[in-house]
Amino acid sequence: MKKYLSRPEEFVLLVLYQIEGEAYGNNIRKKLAEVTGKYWSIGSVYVPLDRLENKGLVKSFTGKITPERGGRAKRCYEITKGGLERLAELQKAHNTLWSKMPNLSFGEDK
Amino acid sequence: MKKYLSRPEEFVLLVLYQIEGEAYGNNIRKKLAEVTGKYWSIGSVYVPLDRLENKGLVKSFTGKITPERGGRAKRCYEITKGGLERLAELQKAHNTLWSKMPNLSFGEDK
DNA sequence: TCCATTTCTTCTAATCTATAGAACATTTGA
DNA sequence: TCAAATGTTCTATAGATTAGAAGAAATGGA
Repeated sequence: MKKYLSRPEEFVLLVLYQIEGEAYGNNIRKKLAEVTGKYWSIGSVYVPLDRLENKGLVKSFTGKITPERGGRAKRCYEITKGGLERLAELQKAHNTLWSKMPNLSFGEDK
Repeated sequence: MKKYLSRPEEFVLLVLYQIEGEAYGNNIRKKLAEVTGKYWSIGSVYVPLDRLENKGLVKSFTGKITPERGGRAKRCYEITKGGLERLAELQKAHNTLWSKMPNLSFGEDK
């Protein structure tokens, strides 16, 4: 039995919460890269998204067509109540565990 | 390539940081249960610990024998510099992502 | 019209991780 | 000497991570 959201699930949900307007694959991917400073492959965005959807923690709908060059219809996502509940659960554990930690980032410019 | 510590790795490291005195299997397990309010099997403590040790993020040593009933020698763990660095990396991403979140725990007494 | 280009999603597969608990080891007290 | 207590190691199954190839759909220029 799974205890908590996995790391990618957590990050995807949090980013979903923060994106203004429609949140879809590439969008989410860019935000993840921006926020973490790391490379996120396409798969490492969609696979957790799919799993979250199967578990009912996000839901998706087809986005409006934008007047851009080409491109297939966007699949947009939003967090469900269930998703928020799982995040809340994590938040609680985080508060307990992280609030006691000092700032660890001493000269992390490697 | 792995981006961040997994959830169990994170929690084990944080708990390791917080335990006063010697931190060993059962100890860590109890603290995890206390902090999360969930059941942690023995394996779900030792498996991440082993992996963390293989990666050099914790190190272990044999604990002193205590005057208790019976029992095999304790294997005690502590975080290494590398472990703190990985935690610092997580802390940074967390701050970015979680600091914007409101408190989500509305009536979570289910 | 047709096709190259762009934008986006789906699928897949290898590797790694989570989780539970059985098995094993060591010490002590009756 | 052995049952009980206290710990750790081992192992196996299910599930997750990650990258990227393949597929799909829309657009605009020749």
